[in-house]
Amino acid sequence: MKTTDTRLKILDTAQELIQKLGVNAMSYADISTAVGIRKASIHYHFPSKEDLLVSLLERYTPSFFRLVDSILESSESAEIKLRRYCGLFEATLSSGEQDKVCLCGMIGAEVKTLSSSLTKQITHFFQENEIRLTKLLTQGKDEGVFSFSGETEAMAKLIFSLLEGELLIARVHGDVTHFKVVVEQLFQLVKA
Amino acid sequence: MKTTDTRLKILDTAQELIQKLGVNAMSYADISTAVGIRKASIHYHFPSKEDLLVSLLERYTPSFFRLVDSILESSESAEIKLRRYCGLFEATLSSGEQDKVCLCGMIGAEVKTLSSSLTKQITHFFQENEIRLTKLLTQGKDEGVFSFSGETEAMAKLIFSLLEGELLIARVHGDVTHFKVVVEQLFQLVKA
DNA sequence: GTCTATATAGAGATAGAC
DNA sequence: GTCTATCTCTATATAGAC
Repeated sequence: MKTTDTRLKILDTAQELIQKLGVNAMSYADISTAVGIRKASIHYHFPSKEDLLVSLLERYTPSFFRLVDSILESSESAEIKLRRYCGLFEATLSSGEQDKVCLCGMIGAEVKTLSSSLTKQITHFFQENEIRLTKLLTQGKDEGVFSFSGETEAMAKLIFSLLEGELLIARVHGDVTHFKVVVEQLFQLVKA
Repeated sequence: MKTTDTRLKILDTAQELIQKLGVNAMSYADISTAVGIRKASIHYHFPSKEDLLVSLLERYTPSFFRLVDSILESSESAEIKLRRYCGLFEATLSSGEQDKVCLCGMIGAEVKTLSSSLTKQITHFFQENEIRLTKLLTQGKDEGVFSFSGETEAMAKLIFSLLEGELLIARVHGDVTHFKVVVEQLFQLVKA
């Protein structure tokens, strides 16, 4: 098997395990079993767990923003764009076997057990989401489809925190509907 | 030292460690060092980690709702009450040495590594918060100080998810202001 | 109720053969 | 690039003395 294939499988498996269980509950042994490779081989690709986490975020962040930007650059209304943006989060809950949260949300919860360079990567992910949400809300206001009081930047922060929070909460409830209800309520608040 | 004193110290220490680091990063060794007692002595009080977590939630939930209910039962306006409710969450970020999140939010993130009885306790905490927020919002609407479209129950869910999400996010940013900005934006959205 | 001592399992990580 | 073997450390947990 080619290196890149194994490397990819390791990254995919690690990401799924972290999104489900958390950083500190995920182990090289878990990955080893799932990928069908020995622990030592994982260390060949990612000498330390920190290396693995860094690589995970280095592909997750741009990959997530490729999806977000393709939504933003589409020719749809701001409302549809916001719906699709929220859908990216909902998908981690309900796609496939489900029960996952945002990778950065989970790592964010355990941030105090990690290095400062990882903290920077998570911070960056959060900030970039706020920037894009601000852009989206501004477009909606300009179009006349969104209307709300307060600063647009503050509203962007509020929406992002609500999405990250809902992933955690809806998953505990084992109820994707809980997530959908909150997203619908969000639209009640922003719709002109 | 009396049993109850040691037991209390263990619970207090475990709670602080979990709110900072998470369930799976907290160990009996950590508690042992902080309390000044041997690991085996902790097992006398809490045979298993599961026992410790259950006891933690058994005192956290009623203790939190005593605070919430004293706010709800006060004679203040719904707006002040909601501010004080949000303040309970903000306090975990900025009181004392700070950098903690909601105990149930943290355990909720790691819920897939825990027993179903713990999941039930977390679910209960979430639901009871939604119930109280619904009551608070209803009072505000009746008073004429709150006004928003959509269902009151959905709004309560939205507010709770935003608060749990903000605890995580503001802590990663190392910035309590981020939390405050979102809470102010929330008031922009609900104020009549 | 707290201690020492220990059991058992799992973690992350490395050396060196193939 | 993957393996076996092993190291070191830490985890949860128990037995039994004091």
